[in-house]
Amino acid sequence: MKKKLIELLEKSVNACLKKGTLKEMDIPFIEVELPREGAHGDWASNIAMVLAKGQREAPRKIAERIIDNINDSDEILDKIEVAGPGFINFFIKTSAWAALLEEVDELGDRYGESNIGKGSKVQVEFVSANPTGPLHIGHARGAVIGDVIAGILQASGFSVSREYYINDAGNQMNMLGESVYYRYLELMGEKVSFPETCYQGEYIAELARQIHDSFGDKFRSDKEGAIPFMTQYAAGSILEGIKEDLETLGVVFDRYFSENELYKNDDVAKILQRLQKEGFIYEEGGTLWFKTTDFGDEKDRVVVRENGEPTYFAGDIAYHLNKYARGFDRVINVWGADHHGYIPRMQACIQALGRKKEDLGVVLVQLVNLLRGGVPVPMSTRAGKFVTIREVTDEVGRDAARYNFLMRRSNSHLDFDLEIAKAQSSENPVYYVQYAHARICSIMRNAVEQGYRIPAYGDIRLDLLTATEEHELIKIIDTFPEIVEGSAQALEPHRIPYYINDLASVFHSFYNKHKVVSDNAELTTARLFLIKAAGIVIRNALKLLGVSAPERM
RNA sequence: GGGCGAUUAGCUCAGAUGGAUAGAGCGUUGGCCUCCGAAGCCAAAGGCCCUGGGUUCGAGUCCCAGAUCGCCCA
Repeated sequence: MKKKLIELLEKSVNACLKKGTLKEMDIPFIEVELPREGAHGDWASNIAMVLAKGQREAPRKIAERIIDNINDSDEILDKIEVAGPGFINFFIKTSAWAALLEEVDELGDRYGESNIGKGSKVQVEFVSANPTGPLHIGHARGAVIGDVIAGILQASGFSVSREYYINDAGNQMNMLGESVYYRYLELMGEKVSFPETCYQGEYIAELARQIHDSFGDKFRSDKEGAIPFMTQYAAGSILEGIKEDLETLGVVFDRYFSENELYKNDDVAKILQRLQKEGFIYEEGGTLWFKTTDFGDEKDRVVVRENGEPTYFAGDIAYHLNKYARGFDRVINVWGADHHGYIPRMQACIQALGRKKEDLGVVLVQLVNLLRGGVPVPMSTRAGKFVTIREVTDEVGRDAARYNFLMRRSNSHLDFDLEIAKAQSSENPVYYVQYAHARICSIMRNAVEQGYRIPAYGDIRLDLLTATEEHELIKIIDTFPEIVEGSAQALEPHRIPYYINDLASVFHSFYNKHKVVSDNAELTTARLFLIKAAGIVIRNALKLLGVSAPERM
């Protein structure tokens, strides 16, 4: 509906320009929005006020002229008026609203999809935690946000790939192998002083036990041979665990990309040579520097250390080159907010590779404060004491976990209270929307029992839906596709939970005011059609979030 | 010391590209099941949108300065 109104306004403004009743100027983006006050119409536009400055004329006069030139050929408008300082208020005919419901029913589970992506290839890279230990609660938020961003982009017509980058080439992997080795020695009764820099978690000892069970004391006196083996064993095993945990959360990747591959193929060395030849890399004091300052970074960055060892950043350069080489038009990285300092250098990097700044999108995810009944749950990664994804999912369930992670803007801190997340009560927002869906299903079951058929689009007296609450419900159902589009463009998944919450609220109000199933058969059919559409939208929206829409609860 | 983000109701937070009387959930107070699911609804109370300047018809939103908190970098 919004798009139709914008189109009407555009045509009218163009007509005015042609007639000369408006002066030639750049026409700004025309905005139409839902006014808070019902008296201000169903939709309103401020276009006359925006034009006023350039036209050097009173907004109300401009608005009058725009209205005079509107050609409502589809007859969707009941009334248009100029109000306040120069708003144009639209009042929509009931018949036009009802037509929107038919669209929802016709599209079914595809309602809300769009093609703003036009099939362009996007990669969303997220989680990407080193396989040195199980994922904890902080990773879970990034996992869900990345997954849902990918899903929203898919629904918006992008061709999306979900990828997990495994930083398995650095020193911390050796440290992992060493950690397991020391625990292994301990198993055989050797007294070792376990270094503080090693990984402390209980899972390390468990891995050592597994190795001891399978291989006995084979590695006891062969530290040289043991560490590479144990590194690989541990990383493989931990990664398997990570995959399982992500799956319980409903997160599945298209690809796990190993940093090691980049070194095996010499990609890192090759790209560094290329950039050096192109003048982006210079040597100073035995180390190689990337001139990221050329692209606005605050200082240049080291890519190869004095000892010849490439930095993480070097690997990241090669990795991003690799991404674009695979044909992705745009690459989106979901990072912990503590990585925000990396953004300028990565943007510099992709520009040196010949891409535009916009081809890299970064979504920062802030910390999660884990609480239990309002009290912070103590955590320390160093001591290996933390709450894992698995523990959280097992305790509160996938739906509640995902919904709670998605409810806040990703760039703001999140308090995650285990007690609230698992409470089956009104405190827990996920139940509010699921309840609305279950209620709709329940009403429809009830209607069927009383001999009604669930109506499909076509011959339904939708003109009977004239109550304010029905009006409001149709209106909010109608905005769903715009919400998804906006969410995709801004990479802001939290807009969806907010939307569903609003929709559920409008539905509940409608429910409490009006009886769906009554002895008026035509009205009952029309209302069944309305709540059916509402159910479709709740289901589609929850599906975007990876949250179930139960029929009973 | 430099940079990034935050600051909106008692609490947790929404308010994209500036618009009409600033919203939601929780909490508080008071109502609503003889009736399709009360995990719901309705009503009320609750605000210096951190402070001070600026931009303009119009600022929670944009600009500048400062305060407080969090993080990154040396």
